[in-house]
Amino acid sequence: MAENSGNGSRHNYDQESILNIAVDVFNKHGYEATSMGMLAEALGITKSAIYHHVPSKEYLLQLALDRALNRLEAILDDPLASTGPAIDKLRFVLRSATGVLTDQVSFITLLLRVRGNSDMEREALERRRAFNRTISDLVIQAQQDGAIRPDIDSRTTARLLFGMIGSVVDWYRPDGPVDAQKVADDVVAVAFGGVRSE
Amino acid sequence: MAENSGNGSRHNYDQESILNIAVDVFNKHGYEATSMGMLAEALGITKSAIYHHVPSKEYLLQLALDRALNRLEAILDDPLASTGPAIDKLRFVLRSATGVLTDQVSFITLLLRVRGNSDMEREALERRRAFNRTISDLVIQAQQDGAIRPDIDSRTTARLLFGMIGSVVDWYRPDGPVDAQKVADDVVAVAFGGVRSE
DNA sequence: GTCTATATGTTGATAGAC
DNA sequence: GTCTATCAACATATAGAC
Repeated sequence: MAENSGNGSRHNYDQESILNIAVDVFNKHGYEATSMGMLAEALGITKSAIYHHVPSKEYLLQLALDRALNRLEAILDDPLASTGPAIDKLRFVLRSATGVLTDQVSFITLLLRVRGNSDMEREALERRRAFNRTISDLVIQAQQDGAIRPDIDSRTTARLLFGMIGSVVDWYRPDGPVDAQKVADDVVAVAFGGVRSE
Repeated sequence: MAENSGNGSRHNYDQESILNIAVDVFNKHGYEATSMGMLAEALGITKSAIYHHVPSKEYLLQLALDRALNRLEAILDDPLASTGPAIDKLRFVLRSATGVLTDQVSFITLLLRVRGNSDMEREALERRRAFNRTISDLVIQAQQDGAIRPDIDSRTTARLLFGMIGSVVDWYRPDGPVDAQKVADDVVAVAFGGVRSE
């Protein structure tokens, strides 16, 4: 009742709802290839109306990248990320990262595609690198403990793990046939044990 | 002597040399975010001069995607891609794909980032999907043979494999510290056996 | 909160001189 | 083969009415 003021307007956007649709449109065509006109069309309002809610196109990207990075960084705050053997911490972080990814596909997708075309994008890239560095360190530790295969350079191992997890955004959909829990199980299983049967 | 005609011009571009530099610039900023002005700057000539060699920006993308796809599709022409047990064919194709990737990083990188923003891009995506489908079929076969773990859906397995291999473009550099052969070895080793020590 | 109209810059591409 | 000059289209963003 408080909303819509009794008139016939079909839209009632706020920053949050615009952000969510914007991120989807950005992902569909790529951020740079998405014009404010295309975004307006997806929202069913005009370009000008968007600027009532957000100051700029880049601000939408900023909000999205912040959210994605905050979620990933929160994983490292969990005690399980810094308790016990490195291999267990690594398993926890990989599983959690996959969970964040399936829970926030759109936001993480956008983050993973950032190229560093502005200061803001470069800052996001730096935060992402810092997160990756933490995981790389766990791989190094786990390898020193003898839990990770010694025949492959730890940076290569870490990068292959990032790559496999990150690639999930290319096919996982919340409403798809594969359950998010199962995805996390599968990623950890393949990462640790490979695809061959025992 | 035949070239440069005795004048002081420092450039002698043809379509091939322009393409190679263009692909690098496209990858650095993203295709859409790269303007012909930026490309001209990287080449050290003006925008107009580029159009003497190529008819359009999109034509450069077309050339690049064609080359990437031709190289990948050529893998499937090798007898080893269709001889013997599915698991052996799969190993061969994964290793070869990694080889093509390291041999043609720039071109494959561009291919993997295409979003389908034009008819041309959508055709490239379709060829890429056809290639992936062939590999997925090998995974299905190998799983039926009992060589691939039965607890994970074969499509998921295939996708995780694509993801891991494709992610190599994000860090492999021809002049980097890791040898291309070693990369292919590592990818196959991790894909088949995982990152844990035996 | 959304609209129409518009300001201002940048884009991909062309014309024509040298 | 490269240049200067220029175009039409489209970009992001703003002003002000309702």
